[in-house]
Amino acid sequence: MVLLKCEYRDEEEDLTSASPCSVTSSFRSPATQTCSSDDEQLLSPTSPGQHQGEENSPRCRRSRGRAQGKSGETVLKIKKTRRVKANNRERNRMHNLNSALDSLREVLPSLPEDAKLTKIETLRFAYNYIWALSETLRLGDPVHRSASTPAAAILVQDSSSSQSPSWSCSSSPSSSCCSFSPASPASSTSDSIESWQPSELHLNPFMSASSAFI
DNA sequence: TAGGCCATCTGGTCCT
DNA sequence: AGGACCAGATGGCCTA
Repeated sequence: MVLLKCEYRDEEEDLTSASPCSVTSSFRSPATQTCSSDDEQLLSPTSPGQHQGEENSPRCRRSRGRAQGKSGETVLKIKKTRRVKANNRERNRMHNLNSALDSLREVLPSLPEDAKLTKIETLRFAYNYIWALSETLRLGDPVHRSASTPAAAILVQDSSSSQSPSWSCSSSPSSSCCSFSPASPASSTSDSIESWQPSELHLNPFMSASSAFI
């Protein structure tokens, strides 16, 4: 569970603070320890590889126009204020994204508390979980209600299967093995698993991106 | 110690 | 003009 330890604060109170919020992480970016890139651009406009040929760009002209009549210190302060404000928004945006990922984790088949899925695992698992559920629905007629359901085919069937569908996963995501017990009649084992050919894409909920999505 | 994961900063681009 | 979104860079933490 990702805790949102850094709440959005307006930039005004952060102007003099190197670390704009009280994140428990000990992370300190170099940019917060020295002057920002904006500051460096202001001090040395021709930094290597960047901002070359910008003098005639509308953005640059606009900035220069805005700077007219203002001291370098004021311009610097304005730039820093905007940067801090943008950083706060970006941080908040990423926190919202993480909250959405947490919500997604909660509706996925439960895992042991100490086995939190990584971001990429969560997305891949959700993708395959949705796919498996839709396949289960699609083939939900009595003829196909058996151990040969796609969900059972793509995942290891739970040996202790009951009448109601259930999912379970091992403790380690890295070596995860999620199982699905379809709501199949105990006696309907006649359908062979060969009757359905799963796409290789869906064989493993934690399939690596290199092999599955690229 | 290397590699994976993550949070954060940053500048660019697009949109309203 | 300002905000949202994005991707690259950076450095910390954790684990095998």
